Amino acid sequence: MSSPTPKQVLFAHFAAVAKTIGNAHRIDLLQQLAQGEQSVETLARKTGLTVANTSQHLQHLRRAGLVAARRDGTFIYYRLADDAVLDVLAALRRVAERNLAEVEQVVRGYFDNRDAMEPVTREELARRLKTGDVTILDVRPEDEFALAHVPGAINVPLKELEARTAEIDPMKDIIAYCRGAYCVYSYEAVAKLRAKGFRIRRLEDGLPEWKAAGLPVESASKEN
Amino acid sequence: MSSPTPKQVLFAHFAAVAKTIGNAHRIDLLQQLAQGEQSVETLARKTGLTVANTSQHLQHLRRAGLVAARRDGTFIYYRLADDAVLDVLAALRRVAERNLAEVEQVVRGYFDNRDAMEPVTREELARRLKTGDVTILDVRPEDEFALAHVPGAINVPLKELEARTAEIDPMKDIIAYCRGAYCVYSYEAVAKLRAKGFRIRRLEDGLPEWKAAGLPVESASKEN
DNA sequence: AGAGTATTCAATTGAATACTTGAATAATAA
DNA sequence: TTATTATTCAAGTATTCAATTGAATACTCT
Repeated sequence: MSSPTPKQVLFAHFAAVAKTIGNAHRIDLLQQLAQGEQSVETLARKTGLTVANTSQHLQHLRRAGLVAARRDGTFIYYRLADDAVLDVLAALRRVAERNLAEVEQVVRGYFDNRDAMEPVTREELARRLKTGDVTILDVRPEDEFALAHVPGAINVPLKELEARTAEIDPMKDIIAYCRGAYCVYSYEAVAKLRAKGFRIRRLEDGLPEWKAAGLPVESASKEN
Repeated sequence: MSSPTPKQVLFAHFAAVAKTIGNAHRIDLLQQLAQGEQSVETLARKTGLTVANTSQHLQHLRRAGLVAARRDGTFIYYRLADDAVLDVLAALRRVAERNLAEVEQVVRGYFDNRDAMEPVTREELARRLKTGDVTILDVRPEDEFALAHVPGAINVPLKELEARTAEIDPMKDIIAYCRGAYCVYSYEAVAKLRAKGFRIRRLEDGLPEWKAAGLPVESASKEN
């Protein structure tokens, strides 16, 4: 048996990367990291995995070149190694949505029927950012808001929405966003606030897609 | 344990699709199918797998929604279910090339150093197609040429190049192309013909990328 | 109906993967 | 130096995956 050709070597590497993504927990971890870098402990809590298991999955992702890490004291923070990782996930989602009946069904049943919620395009939001005539509501957890958010957004995590509606100007239109596709937070925020008479819609996707489009973001530590 | 959320169900499906791609043989099959639909027997021969094994991998790909099949007499022809499958492969390649040292090394050592071969962009080739001042040389096997090719291309499979150089006008510039990234045929064609004094360069990628860019193709059975 | 061809299926075997658990490691604070 | 916290590693177990082999299936031709 001859030695493998360059093509075979490369396909084996690509297969290894794909196989690494071929685990729902690791996809969840990558989607969490799309919001910004986070520690192992934080990632474990958000995904519901044990710390040991989270760590093992992160090693796997790191060996595959999908994430990178830095140590800060006893904490180790992981981040996406390359924003192009999100392109892989988006491409996978697109193929699955178009070609797997079960996926289409779940998406239609849970997400699309809620699009009586009239998703707002990124372009439209970018335009309204300039005119300042809209409240931008980020319903993600505070730590993710701190990492990065749409400039001028206010942060009311979904869990606190009922308790904090007084903070939201009822005279202005509202656009809510969260982590991205399949994050139910913005759907639920729209439902809750519409029930109280607010004029609210949701952004078509999430913060990572906004950033990938080159649109401006702010974070708690610096402006850009 | 509660029932899975829609997000969890969707991530499980995406993971299953990624896992299906996480095998070098199945990646090879998908790249072969990027050239057009082919029978199990043909795919087995091109990938060096047994027919039974090829068939099993194709079932896996079909269940994942990545390929589709049609029967013609005793032959079953497989094709890509969705051109977006190639987007997944391209995104995987991009991430691997940028983030895995081993991949970068193989690419640099085998492919990029040959880019003293001055790859031609698709746009440039499209322009020169119109002026008709260039020979377009398709060095893929004849059956793939028959499935689809750049209009006006001549087909001299790499294996037959030595024997058929008389068919190539030495007074015209030549642009060679093959299956796509990591297909060595066009690299080798450039090397062989340059050694004989021909003015030849290679297209930056392959026929699938040309098609995906919306550029015209012909096939043996019909024009479009 | 029977033979031939192409393809798929099912069982087996060995390899690979994922989770859990407990131990080990690295950094910090006292 | 010792204790604490965060994280990783290694071993064991259960599950899944891939290739092989032989049988079964589907279609065509005579």
